[in-house]
Amino acid sequence: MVHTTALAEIGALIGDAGRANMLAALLDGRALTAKELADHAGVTPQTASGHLAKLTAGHLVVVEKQGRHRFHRLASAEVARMIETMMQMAAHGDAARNAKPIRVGPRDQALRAARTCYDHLAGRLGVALADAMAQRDLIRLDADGGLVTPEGRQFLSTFGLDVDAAPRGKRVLCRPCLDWSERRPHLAGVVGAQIMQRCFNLGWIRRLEGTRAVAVTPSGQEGFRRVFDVRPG
Amino acid sequence: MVHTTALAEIGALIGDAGRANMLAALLDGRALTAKELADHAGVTPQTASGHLAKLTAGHLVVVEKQGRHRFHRLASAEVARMIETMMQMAAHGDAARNAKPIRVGPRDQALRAARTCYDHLAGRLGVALADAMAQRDLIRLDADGGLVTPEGRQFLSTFGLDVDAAPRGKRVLCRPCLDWSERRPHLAGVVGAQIMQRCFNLGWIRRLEGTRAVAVTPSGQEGFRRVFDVRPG
DNA sequence: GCAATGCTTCGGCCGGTTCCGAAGCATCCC
DNA sequence: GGGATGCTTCGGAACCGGCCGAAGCATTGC
Repeated sequence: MVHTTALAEIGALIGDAGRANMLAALLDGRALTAKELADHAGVTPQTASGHLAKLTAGHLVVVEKQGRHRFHRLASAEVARMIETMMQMAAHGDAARNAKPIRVGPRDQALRAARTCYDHLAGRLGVALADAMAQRDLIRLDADGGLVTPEGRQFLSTFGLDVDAAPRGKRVLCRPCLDWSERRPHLAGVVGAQIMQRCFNLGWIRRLEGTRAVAVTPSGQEGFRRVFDVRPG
Repeated sequence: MVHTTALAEIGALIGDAGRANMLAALLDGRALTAKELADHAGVTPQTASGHLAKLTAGHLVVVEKQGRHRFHRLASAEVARMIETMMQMAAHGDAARNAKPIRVGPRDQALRAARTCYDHLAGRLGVALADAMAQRDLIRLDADGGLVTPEGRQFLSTFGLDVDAAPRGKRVLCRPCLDWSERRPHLAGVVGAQIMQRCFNLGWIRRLEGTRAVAVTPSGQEGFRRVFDVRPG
């Protein structure tokens, strides 16, 4: 039974607090340096170096040298999805474990409002967008499958996106991604990625330094309301 | 940051060879006793007891007492999916790690041919069924989303299944589940579960003692060919 | 060349986890 | 009741894995 030991290896890789923090930090798709990841994990660079070597050997992370820096990123979207899946499990487990509401800090508040999830939008904003689009039958999302309706293609086209023209590779066009803070699905897949990119380009949202949280700009407030009938915040 | 530590906890839970073996053994949805799981993990009962206590505390496993036995099963289909996802990662990692083909034993051969995956069929048989149904446009599967076409409902109806009448709860009707041996999707969700159940009822397949592998009976050979145009084996 | 920066490797310490033998409950069977 | 059987708890031994200080390599900048 060669496979089961492999399962334990993957688990052990993620089952360390330091490495888990690093992976979570990489979840938005950016590439970070070893030092940055060391800070995220709360360990010294030499410890982080060891962790990153293991993550790389386990093919969860890939490195890219650039001068004297080494940028680390998740090896694939599949890895990101696996980690998101595990975080959902963790959230469910928490919910069952302690019935009392989870204490949240101000930093969590921003994350809960709107954040990136690898390459698409999550948090209340992401869920609201998915809800609004489903409401108008632009997309249909089931617990873990999704599609874009003809009306949806039309809509996205006027929004400036051509879902069929985009390079897809092996990626799925449209799929739900369960939100660990909202516990409801938001929009992922090629469409989810395109929408987020477009929102950045339009200046509707911008990244908050040092976190995966994003802020909605004034023009975003107006745009989300006008185009998606969504009132962020 | 309460969530990231939770991620590490889940990982650590799976990151022990003994516990990983237990979880893999439970992957077909059956409930097993502590002793059986101890054998699977290759440890003594008292060690297994400790592991199972942790898995239960982590809400990956639930127990059910029945006389002097305690039956353990995966806590939910979500847990099963998470573990399958991780095994896929492990398989991909393996593939990249050593280019040489993986050595397989005779036991693996049976598993690769046809096996249960929690509550649906996997292995070459599962993939072949999914392929055949997609070919005739009875279902449509994308990398991680799926649906049953009207023709599919008709087809399943003549096969003795009413997908809409079945109790669904929050489960998705139809979704792909990437096969770790074939590296191609097979059919999961309510439809996948119904089809497997029907095949058992028709006597087309039967469980092989002590494994998740299933054997195709002679009538199954005939049935799969006639109904699905699939030639197992 | 020299110093500074980013990262890795080495070595030893330390804490947590796993493991099993022995003993203790609980349940079933006769 | 008495004796299996199934499982858990307790205790201590062994082991692994993370962690950091010190030192070493690579790259950049002056």
